[in-house]
Amino acid sequence: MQELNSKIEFKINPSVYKKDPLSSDLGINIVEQGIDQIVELGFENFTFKKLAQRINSTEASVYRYFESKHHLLSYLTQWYWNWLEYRIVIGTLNIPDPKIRLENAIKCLTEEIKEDQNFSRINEVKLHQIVITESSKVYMCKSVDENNASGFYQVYKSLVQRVADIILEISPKFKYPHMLVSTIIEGAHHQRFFADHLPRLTDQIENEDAVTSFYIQLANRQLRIEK
Amino acid sequence: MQELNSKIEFKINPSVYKKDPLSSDLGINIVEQGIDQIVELGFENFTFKKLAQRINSTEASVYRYFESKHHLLSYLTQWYWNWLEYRIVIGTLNIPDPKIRLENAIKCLTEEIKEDQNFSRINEVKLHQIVITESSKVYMCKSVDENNASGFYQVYKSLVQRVADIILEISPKFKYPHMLVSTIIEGAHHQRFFADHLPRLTDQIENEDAVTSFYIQLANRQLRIEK
DNA sequence: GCAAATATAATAGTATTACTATCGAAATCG
DNA sequence: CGATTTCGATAGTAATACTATTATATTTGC
Repeated sequence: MQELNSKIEFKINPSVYKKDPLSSDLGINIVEQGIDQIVELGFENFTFKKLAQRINSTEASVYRYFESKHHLLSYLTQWYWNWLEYRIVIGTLNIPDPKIRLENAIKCLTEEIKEDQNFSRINEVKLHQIVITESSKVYMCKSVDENNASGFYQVYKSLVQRVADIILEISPKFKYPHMLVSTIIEGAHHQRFFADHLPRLTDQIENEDAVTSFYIQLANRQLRIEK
Repeated sequence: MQELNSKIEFKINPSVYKKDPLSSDLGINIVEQGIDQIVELGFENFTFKKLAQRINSTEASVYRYFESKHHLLSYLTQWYWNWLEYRIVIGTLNIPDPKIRLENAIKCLTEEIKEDQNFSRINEVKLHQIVITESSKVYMCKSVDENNASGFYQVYKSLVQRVADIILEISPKFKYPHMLVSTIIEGAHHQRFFADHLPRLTDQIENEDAVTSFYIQLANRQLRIEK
């Protein structure tokens, strides 16, 4: 398994980067330390100058890999979506019952990330934190349409489509499969954020991962799956 | 009605502004033209300098009203939440059946805003656009906790609580009333945005307001209300 | 109706951000 | 071993996000 994992490299849309960060130590450093620093400072306060200082390099060198911090954030978000889709594929393989496949997929979409999956050099726990707080800034911006044309959101779309397909397998007549999936994905991010910062906007239940169980119940009741 | 409306002024938490913008023509201009310009440029590209130029004033004068553009956005968002709550109160008055009250509330939370309600000098259609695209930036930021302590999100919380109370009236044992409400509010924003920019992440249906009908159905099925 | 208080325009200035350009040394690749 | 790529170093620009000061209007209080 270790071996299998180490061979995996996600295809990130080349238009997010100027130079493939996985092609050099510096690039890997930019991504790795970038994640750490975005978590520490928040995306608004994060700059390439600060990152360059942290990795003992120069601003100009960082700019050789990414056009802007927005592009770096897009890169990270795409990595995350790829990773999610990969986990969903793995988690639904060889399971004949689509209801169980859906439940597993929703778990992937909503569950808290556990420490150190040793999957790659990317720290998935921190990346998940970034995605929760910052990922909507990747599309809620003036450049959406342009970025969309460049393919920035392809992985996200394919992820949504994949889960929507499971829903349609269960309920072919369900009218809103994509809405349901994107509501769950974005909703889970919001609920995790609210739990940490604005608890009155969510519900926390002891000894339960309320976010995951809420969205599983939500999907089941939408599709009238009784438990 | 005209008369009644013109008397209404929402209480905005004073810590969002340095000087009450409703206390002067300049302040009103800042808010009104600010809305227009944020819609035109997007929040990231919007600056106080540009706003000052548009209203033939100076950057320094704008700063006398708001500490930063983030504060202006918070002000606008609070205004929107107040307005939403007001509409929900009106829309649920004197209706004994909580199921109908909930449906009306969800309509307020999710429906597209119609042209020119003539409610105030604020352009609600444009404000709604801003809220859809930018409002999450008001809390998805490093200063959440500080802003929360200052009361920036009180109206949002009371709005969520108000609708959650209707839910609990219908289903007192329902475990996730706040999650359901905030999922609907945030979800509706996302779905409207996706419909405009990333349609594969949502579902659009001819001659139907898919967003509203999806979330009404969602709530009903969550609470096992049959139609 | 005038003094006092307040509001604003005008100007100036700072630190930081978000980049771009150039150059030479070092590493690597063929 | 020579060519190319990579990177660090330095420099510079335009814009952003503010703060401070002063002089002139305007309002208000008496």
